[in-house]
Order: sequence, then C-alpha cells, then structure tokens
Amino acid sequence: MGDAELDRLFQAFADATRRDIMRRVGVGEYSVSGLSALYTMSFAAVQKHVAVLERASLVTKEKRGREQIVRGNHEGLQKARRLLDEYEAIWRQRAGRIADILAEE
Amino acid sequence: MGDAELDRLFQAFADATRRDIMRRVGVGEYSVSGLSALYTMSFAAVQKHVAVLERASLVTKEKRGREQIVRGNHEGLQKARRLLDEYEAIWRQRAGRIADILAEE
DNA sequence: CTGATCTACAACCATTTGGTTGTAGGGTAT
DNA sequence: ATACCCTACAACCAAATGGTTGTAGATCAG
Repeated sequence: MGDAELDRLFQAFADATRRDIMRRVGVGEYSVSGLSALYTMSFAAVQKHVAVLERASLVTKEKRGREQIVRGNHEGLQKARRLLDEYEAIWRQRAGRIADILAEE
Repeated sequence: MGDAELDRLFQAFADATRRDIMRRVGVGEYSVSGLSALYTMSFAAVQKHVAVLERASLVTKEKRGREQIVRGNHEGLQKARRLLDEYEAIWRQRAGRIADILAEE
C-alpha cells in the first residue's frame, strides 16, 4: 500500500466527525443529508467530510433517486488495521528480543 | 478516550515520515539527530515530527547526555488499534445481521 | 408546471501543517 | 577554555484543512 494511500486513510480518521460518520454508516443506512442532519455544521461541511472518507476508500456512495447513500467500506478499515498490526508485531519482536537478552544473563 | 486524543493519534500516523520513525524506534534505539540523519529534510523538521508523535503519546523522549533518545510507546499504539477493532466489531455485527436477514428468507 | 429537496461545486476565510533558516543553550571532548 | 555536537525554539512561508455561503443541476411531490 502506497504512502499517499495511507496518508489519506489515517488523515480520514483524524477527525471526530468523520469517526462518528464511520460508526453510523457501519450500523445503519444514511444519505448525505441524513448524516448532515446529525451535526450542527452545514450540509456542505458534512459533504466534504464524506468526500474525505471516500477518497480514503473508507466509504462508498451509491445514487438512489435524488439521494446519495453512504456505505462503509470494509477493505479500507482492514488496511488501516493491518498497518497497526504490523507495528504491533515489530514491537512484540523487540519485546521478545529484550526478554531473550534478559534470559541469557 | 477523548476526541482530541484520537485526533492527535491518527493525525500522527497520517504522515509517511512519522510512520517510518515509528517503525525505526520499534526496532532500534535512536536519538533525534540519529533519526534526522535518515531523512533528507532538516533536523528541525524531524524534531517537529518527533514532537507530533510525542504529543500523540506514540513516542517518549529520554535525555541521555546531550542526546535525546526516542522510544516507541506501546500504549499509544494499542489505543489506536483498539479503536479500529471497535469499528471492525460494528461492521461484523452488521454483517451478522445481514446474514440473519438472508437466512430468514 | 411549480416548488421543495438532495446533491455538487466554487469561492472565500481562518487555522493548522510541514517545511525552512536562524539563534541560543547545554553537554562533551580535546 | 574552546570548539563542536545535540537539542530547543522562534519566525517565516506555502499548502492543506475545516468551516462558511452561494449558485446551479437533478429528482420527487402536488
């Protein structure tokens, strides 16, 4: 996975409104204006947040009549999780090495 | 975990240089200038990246002589991972409900 | 057809971000 | 003592971010 892709992924998570949107679309079905109704900010602001999530491949939009339905995208989530798992693995390896060193004494 | 805390956490991951630093300090021991030597950018720029990681509690600094040793902080990582796990759980719940609905037919 | 609703997008604004250079202070070594 | 590293921090700059308002195109209801 490219750097730019990961930048977009984590950048997308770095905002409370967007994290909330991710929770919502994980549970139910929301149009952009349906989401917009949940927050005090303008419709356009919510639209931009959805666009950020979309560019990060965390969400897809599907046109239904005049509405645009926002759906969570599992793959995006998994990519982010996999990266953090990788860091965890590095950490555990190191912890293992330290344990080995201590054991040698 | 507060919104601001999560903002800082994911924001910290949203930069390739900082992700690289996280990998490095997971494996070995680096001073700020030791890290700085790895990148083409200025020392001050690397210093700022480390500061961002520090504010996100992903890294700690420890003074040793005139150097400042940068160490990865396991807790920060785990917090980020836990949040993504939460989203995963929401997603799986929903996938389960969909499966249930399909099974009912 | 008309009016209301949903969306897209542009233009604008303030703040933050990622980078630079420069200055200054604390630690080390000769 | 003095010269050399390592770090901290300020000031500055360009670009991105998160928000706004306004305009315009589809689509639906009456």
